[in-house]
Amino acid sequence: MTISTGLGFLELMETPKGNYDFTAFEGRWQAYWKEHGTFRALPPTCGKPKYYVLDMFPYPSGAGLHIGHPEGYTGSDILARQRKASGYNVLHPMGWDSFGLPAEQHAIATGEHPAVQTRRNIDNFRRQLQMLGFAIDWDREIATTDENYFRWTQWIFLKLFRHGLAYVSEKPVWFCPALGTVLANEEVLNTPEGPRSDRGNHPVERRPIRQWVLRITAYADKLIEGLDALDWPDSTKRLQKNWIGKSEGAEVTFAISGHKSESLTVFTTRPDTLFGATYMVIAPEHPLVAKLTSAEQQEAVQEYIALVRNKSDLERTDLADKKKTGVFTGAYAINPVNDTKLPIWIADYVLMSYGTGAIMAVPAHDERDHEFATQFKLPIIQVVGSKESVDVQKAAWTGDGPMVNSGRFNGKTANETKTLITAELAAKNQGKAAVNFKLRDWLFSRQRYWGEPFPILWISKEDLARIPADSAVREFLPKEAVTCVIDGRDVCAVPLTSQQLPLTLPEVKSYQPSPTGDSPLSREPQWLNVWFDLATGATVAASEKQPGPLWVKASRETNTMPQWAGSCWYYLRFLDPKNSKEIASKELQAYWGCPDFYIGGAEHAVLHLLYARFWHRFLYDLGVLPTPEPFKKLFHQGLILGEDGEKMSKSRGNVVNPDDIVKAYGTDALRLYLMFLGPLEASKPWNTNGIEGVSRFLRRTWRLAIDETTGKPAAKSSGTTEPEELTRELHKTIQKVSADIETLGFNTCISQMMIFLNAAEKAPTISRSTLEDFIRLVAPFAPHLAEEIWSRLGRDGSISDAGWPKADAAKLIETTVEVIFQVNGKVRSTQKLPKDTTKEQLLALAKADPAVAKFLEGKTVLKEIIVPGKLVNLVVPA
RNA sequence: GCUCAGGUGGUGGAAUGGCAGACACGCUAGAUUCAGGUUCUAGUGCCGAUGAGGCGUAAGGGUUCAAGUCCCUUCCUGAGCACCA
Repeated sequence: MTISTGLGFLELMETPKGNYDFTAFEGRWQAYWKEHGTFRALPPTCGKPKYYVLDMFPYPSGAGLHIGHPEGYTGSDILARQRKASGYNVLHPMGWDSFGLPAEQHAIATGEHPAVQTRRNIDNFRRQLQMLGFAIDWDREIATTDENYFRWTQWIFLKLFRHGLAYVSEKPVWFCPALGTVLANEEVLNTPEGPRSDRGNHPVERRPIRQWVLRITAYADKLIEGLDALDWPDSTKRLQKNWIGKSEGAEVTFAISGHKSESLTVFTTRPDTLFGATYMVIAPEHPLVAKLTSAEQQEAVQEYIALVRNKSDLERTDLADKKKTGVFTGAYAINPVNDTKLPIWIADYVLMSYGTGAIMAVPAHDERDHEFATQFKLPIIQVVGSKESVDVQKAAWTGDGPMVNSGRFNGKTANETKTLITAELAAKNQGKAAVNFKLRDWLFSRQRYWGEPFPILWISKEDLARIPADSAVREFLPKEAVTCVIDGRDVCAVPLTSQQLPLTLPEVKSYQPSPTGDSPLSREPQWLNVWFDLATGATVAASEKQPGPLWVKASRETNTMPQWAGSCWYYLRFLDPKNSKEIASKELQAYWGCPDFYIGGAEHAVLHLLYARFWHRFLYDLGVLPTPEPFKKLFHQGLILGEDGEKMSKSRGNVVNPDDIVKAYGTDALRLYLMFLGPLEASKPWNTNGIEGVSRFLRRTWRLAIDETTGKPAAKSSGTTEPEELTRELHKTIQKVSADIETLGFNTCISQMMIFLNAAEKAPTISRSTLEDFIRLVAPFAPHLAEEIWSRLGRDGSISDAGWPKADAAKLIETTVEVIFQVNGKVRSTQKLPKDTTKEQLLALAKADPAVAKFLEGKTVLKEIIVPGKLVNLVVPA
């Protein structure tokens, strides 16, 4: 299909073809929209209410658009077009999440600069999206790889750095040898084969590597609280909530028998069960392991720890093997509520990474502890009672009940006891109320080339102390220095200033990451080593002469940011994509705010959607943004599966290419078919046969409006009269389509339009106004067809500005209704009756109906249910 | 294992507790056409005979005048989490 820019618009209008020939006009209307800026968002001064519809922007892969892209984009496009027709100033932008691994891997393979390939892919994506006729404001196109974009990504990072939310850690992190980089917790999947990368499904392992980490845990509470007000799918909210994993309970400190100077602190959500604690468990990595282990247990403990360390990932996550393992340390803790001696065990079912890495075990009321206690024959003491009889020796009782075997707390509820015990412990300084989260800090650096470089340099501690009080470097300098050890030297992080942003990527000789886990940037000494001006933050190459006394030796951070960085805030940039002074002007922020509707896949539920909320909330707290949450309303489109019902993939050979469908059936048919396939949120298989149905609908709509022999408006639909029922059907259709667009029920919108079309074809005449209303309803779904018909009906301008029809309540009223007559709930007859037939009349009519009377013969009517306008149900003995 | 979402014709799917299967695809028959495609008409859940009627929304039970829809139990599918104390 061609975009016919060479032919003049009017020239084609003079020689119209009569039949529905999408190849003749789809490209032409796309060119028209581009030329007239039809879908350009207007400035706030336009006086219209705003509507901001956003799609999750794509990663421009070399493979081009996948059929799943047009699915979600068509959904948002229908919404955007309907809002525009309804008089809104619509912002429907598009951009590119263009940093990322595939471009870098391509660069490694071919030596071509990732930017070159990225540009080519973007051009291809843009071409494909334009071919699909989306109502996008292309003037606002952005790419996360643009310098003018990522300078603000770097700016936000520096803000986080300034406020102590970015730090460096050397703790073990997930490293993926195949990808040559570390991954965030959110990017690692637990599979039966062990932990894998969510990209590419490669094995990952724990390695201690120096990393930048963002303190997302500081926002754990805010990120949970913020969810309540959001109009998001419940499942996604739940996912985030579970991922953050807040639990409330208490920290309890146990003295250790024979170790005066040591104590063991545990986190528990059940301080009420403290009397039921019969042993303690610490994680194999717990720092007290060595100190607590008695001489007799030394060998056994060392053996166990070695065993755990050598356990493969496969064994550790083995689903079938749930057997608990562990070893006794030989030490005892003292229960602070009753001074009982509790043996301290080591077991790998306790994780060092959660809570304090130690637990008090209450086997009577915790399933895991019960399993362990049974295995190692440890005592089980019930402290929570129950109404029904339970045997805690057989299974843990996790329900509620009055306390038993708990001394002074007996008979009290578990909840009361929680509070009382916590208070008692606090008074003795042996405990306090505490909250724990599953959420870990966000691992934010990657050992890659194709990402945003960190605007950070490393200098010595002594040089850091020399930064003048009025130095520009203090713009982003945190109160507490971020330090680490690089190549055996203690160094401190200093930020660039906003004047020096963006910090761009240097050209490199090789894109290959080093096997030691260093980024390709670490091999570019010219870029890496510089003189840094403590007064201004300026840099010059280290090969130059030292420019002045305040210029110190510095080396750049060589990691880059993860792909999530750029996608964390792109929705803000669309408001003001060319602004060089700030992310977006206050005025535009006040007008546009955040997206009114956000559509994208559910696979980002705890990645992009959590990260973006964190950054947004942080910027809100700083006063940079006016709202606390970025996405008020979120919708996930479902997957389009292959014709075989399996996920589309090259290896399965079941991939459907949007280009092919457009060529064969046209853009409108593809759009309509994707929407007609089923509910937008459902995963559903593609079926190329099914496209015939919607293609037929388009051709029939065309023939309803246009005479195929002349190409002029059809005589049948050019008058002013039509049957009353058709008018009613039109208004029903307006009502149904308008309502279902609100819930994105596009499949039922299309069904209703088909119903109308069926009725219109049967009607002897259709008024021009009814036809025009119908075409306006069709327009958001099949915009090219609608524009073409609209112009052939002699209307000027784009139909997208032609208004949205309103359902007339008066025209919807039906004078007669079909009433069903039931006997014992079974339909025996129906009658067309005036809408206002009274209950008494309905009852009499029902009883008189021969089909009903047959079933009443010789029986007494026990009950009469009469719903006026709907049904009569007569109940007789069976 | 836990949590959630589902299970409706040959297929995709419709159904504020009120005629289950709308709307399509496919199929069958007929018309149009030299033919293919297109287009049009009729039919299409199952049993029964083409009738009366009966049965039917994973299975079983319950609530109700009335259940695909609400409640309970079980089975199956999909998604997420996975020793989170």
